[in-house]
Amino acid sequence: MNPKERRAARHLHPTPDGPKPRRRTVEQVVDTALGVIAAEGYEALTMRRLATALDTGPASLYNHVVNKADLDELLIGRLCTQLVLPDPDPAAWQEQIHGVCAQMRDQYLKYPGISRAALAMAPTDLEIVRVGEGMLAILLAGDVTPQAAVWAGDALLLYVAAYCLELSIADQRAARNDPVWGHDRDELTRRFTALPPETFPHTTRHAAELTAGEAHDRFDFTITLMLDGLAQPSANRPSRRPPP
Amino acid sequence: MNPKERRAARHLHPTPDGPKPRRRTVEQVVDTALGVIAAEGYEALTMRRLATALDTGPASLYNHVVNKADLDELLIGRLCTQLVLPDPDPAAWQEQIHGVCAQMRDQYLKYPGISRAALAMAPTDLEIVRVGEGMLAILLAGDVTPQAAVWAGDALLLYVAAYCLELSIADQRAARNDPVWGHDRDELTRRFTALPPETFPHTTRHAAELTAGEAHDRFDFTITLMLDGLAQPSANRPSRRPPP
DNA sequence: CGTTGGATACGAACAACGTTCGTATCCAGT
DNA sequence: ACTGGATACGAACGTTGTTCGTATCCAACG
Repeated sequence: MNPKERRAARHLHPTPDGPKPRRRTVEQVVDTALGVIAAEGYEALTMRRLATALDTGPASLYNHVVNKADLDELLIGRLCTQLVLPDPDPAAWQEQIHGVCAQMRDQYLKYPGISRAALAMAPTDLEIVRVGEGMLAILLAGDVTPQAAVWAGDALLLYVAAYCLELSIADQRAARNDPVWGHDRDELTRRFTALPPETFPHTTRHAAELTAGEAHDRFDFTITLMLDGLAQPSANRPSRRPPP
Repeated sequence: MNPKERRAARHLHPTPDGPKPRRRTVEQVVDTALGVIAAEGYEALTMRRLATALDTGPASLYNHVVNKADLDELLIGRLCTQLVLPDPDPAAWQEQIHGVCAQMRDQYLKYPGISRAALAMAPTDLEIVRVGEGMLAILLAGDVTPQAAVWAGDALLLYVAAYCLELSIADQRAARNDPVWGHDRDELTRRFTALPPETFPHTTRHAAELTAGEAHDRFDFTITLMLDGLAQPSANRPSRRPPP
């Protein structure tokens, strides 16, 4: 079977859980690919690097994967498989959404830089649709308007991917000790306070806040921001059903 | 003067508006680079393509630019220069923020795919700091807590870039008429409704909403979502000062 | 006005990337 | 045991970003 046929099938109907393929193949490839990413980052995942990790040449990979873009799709699909989507609880829909986003974030950060691939991905891969379906279910259970639910789900996933991409890039630069970008917080704060205060008054004054935030405080803030916005219906386009 | 020195200077102090350089150089390069992007997309901007657009070889570019990453930085910097940052009006801070984000979005979309470069950029380039300063000023004028203001500004810019990247990629795929990804709305809706309803009940039921939205309805929705969240202070970490 | 020295320009080449082609190898079914 | 279609892979192609050595320019000095 062609890898192209495999790929087209992944976008049309769920894999029917048939008998195992004759020789272990595609899942092995994405397994070792994820291993390479976890160890050396997404930028290190080249076809050649993956091939040598499998003790073979680059050409052999194209028997299992139609493209590098296809490989990326498989990787993100595998990531989405790991997410556990809770049964919607109308009383805790905001916490549930927050939890799903945090899971997604942890998966992204486990494989540094992979969110770059997620941002360039088609939204029709079935595993991605599955997590979209899960978030949609939770939001609808929270009595959010269908239109607002799908738009908010999209915005949340988009933000999670962008946040993780930014974080991965910063970490990667810190690892390289690139001198131009301040890599630790004190250095960054110093850089901001050293700016000319007449042209950047607020930036210099609030340099502390700019570099503040332990762990994922910034992440939690933004997710809560969006969920708060959802809970408070805008007048023009109601995003939340009025109580009966 | 080395291009490396030029680059380091751009991150430390504003350019002192000195006399014009002896031979027209860096600005010409970024000008033609932006022209190439506007005409053929960011993916088409290779060092060689840019060199031929300047009637020279690839090596010559490295007299003005230290890197391709450096070129990206200059391009985003130029984009940020085009933004007009309004004087903060406490009565209209939400509209002002919305306007700045819309300007940023239009700039990104004018040069398709360039938001990819923006997402991979250091936040210390001076022109980027300038727009951050502008947004910070507006948010602070809206009586938003400093911590919430800087975090919200970051989240907004991050979302704008991610939104434009997604949109540019979708347009580019539509231009190529790639058969796997449904490129017009009807085709996409058909794809969603064709999914098995037992595993994707909400996705199939709300396929219309998933593909709905003229122009930047989705964009406006998300920005408003965040601004609404800002206006409604969360109890634990107040994002907006209580009225005196 | 002629010369010189440091900055600028560029042809040629290198390493690394994704990808393709032709052929060799495997293995199930007759 | 044999055969045919699927799988594997060495070698190569076209592009990409980048560097090196040298040629060229141009302002300032003698």
